[in-house]
Amino acid sequence: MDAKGFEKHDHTACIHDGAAAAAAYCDRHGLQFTPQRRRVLEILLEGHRALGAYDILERLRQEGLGAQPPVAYRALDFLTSHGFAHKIERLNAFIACAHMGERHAPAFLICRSCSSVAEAYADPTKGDLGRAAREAGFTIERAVIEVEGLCPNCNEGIPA
Amino acid sequence: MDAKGFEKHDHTACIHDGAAAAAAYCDRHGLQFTPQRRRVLEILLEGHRALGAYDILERLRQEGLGAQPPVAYRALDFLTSHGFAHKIERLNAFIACAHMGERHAPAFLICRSCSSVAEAYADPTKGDLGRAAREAGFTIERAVIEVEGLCPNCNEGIPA
DNA sequence: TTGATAGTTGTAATACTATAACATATCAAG
DNA sequence: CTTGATATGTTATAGTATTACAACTATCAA
Repeated sequence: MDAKGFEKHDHTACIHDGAAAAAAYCDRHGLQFTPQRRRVLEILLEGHRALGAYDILERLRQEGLGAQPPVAYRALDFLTSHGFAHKIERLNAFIACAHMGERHAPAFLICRSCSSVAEAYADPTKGDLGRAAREAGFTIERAVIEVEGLCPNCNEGIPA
Repeated sequence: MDAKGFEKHDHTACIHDGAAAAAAYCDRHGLQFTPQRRRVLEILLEGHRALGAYDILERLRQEGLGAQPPVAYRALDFLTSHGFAHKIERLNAFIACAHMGERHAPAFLICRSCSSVAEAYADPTKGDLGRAAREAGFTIERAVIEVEGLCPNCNEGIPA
């Protein structure tokens, strides 16, 4: 398992590829990847970090794509419900999916110092948590897994 | 590991014991377990489920213990920062700790049908997530682990 | 082509969640 | 008793999210 998000990379490609992957998925599944939705995804991909709904709305407003909160929330609902973006509950913020198209149970590593966020996988039905759920008779359908701490860049010089 | 929260139990005792444990801890550590703080903890213990800050504030208001949001939020800050209560990020709500006094990394099982919440343990530094964090050079300090699904009571008749 | 239907967008209003700021009061230690 | 830290009272405001309804657009069957 890798945790995308902290390394340097070709960011232009990652914006383009992310939007293209979402477009292709929508095409295959008869979903409407409208300009508004595309633009919100691009803004998230550009930002490459967690953005609040109102940060996004501000961008849309500047670009003449909508000025009221529902505009941002609707696009975000669409993106999150189809796995193109995720909500970070701890931050009340949204981030583009780093594993577009792959079926996954995302987990997030949030740096408390620089606010960068990396996305990893973590199957909640495994490990202690999965066992506790089974023992309790609880059926897991969805998981919010968000760890906070220091990312490698903010960690430097601090020995483990 | 058990997941307290879904079973029937002696609820009066659990209110009393919870408050007593918190009182004893405060005593030992020179913390002020004021009437307001005690009452908020009792309300959480009574409710035995996740309550919004404004639900709690409403109760306090009825009892003449304060009417403005900071009253509730301050008490909740105190309770959560000392581990007497936890915030459920997914619900923007608070719940009394089910393992008062024990050092623990809480995880929550949230029923989407009846909204009951059980508390379990889950060490975030173990398993796939811990490994991903180590590989990425990320230092975990705190974890939000909240799974949603169906509790045993709402699960009945639905085979796994 | 037309009409029915579902899905999307525009907009105003409002609800819900949380904190800042500052005055006052109370507690604990010397 | 005084000083410093902690807790409370209160007003105002900031930040996050949804409801409701009208208007528009895409899709598809007749």
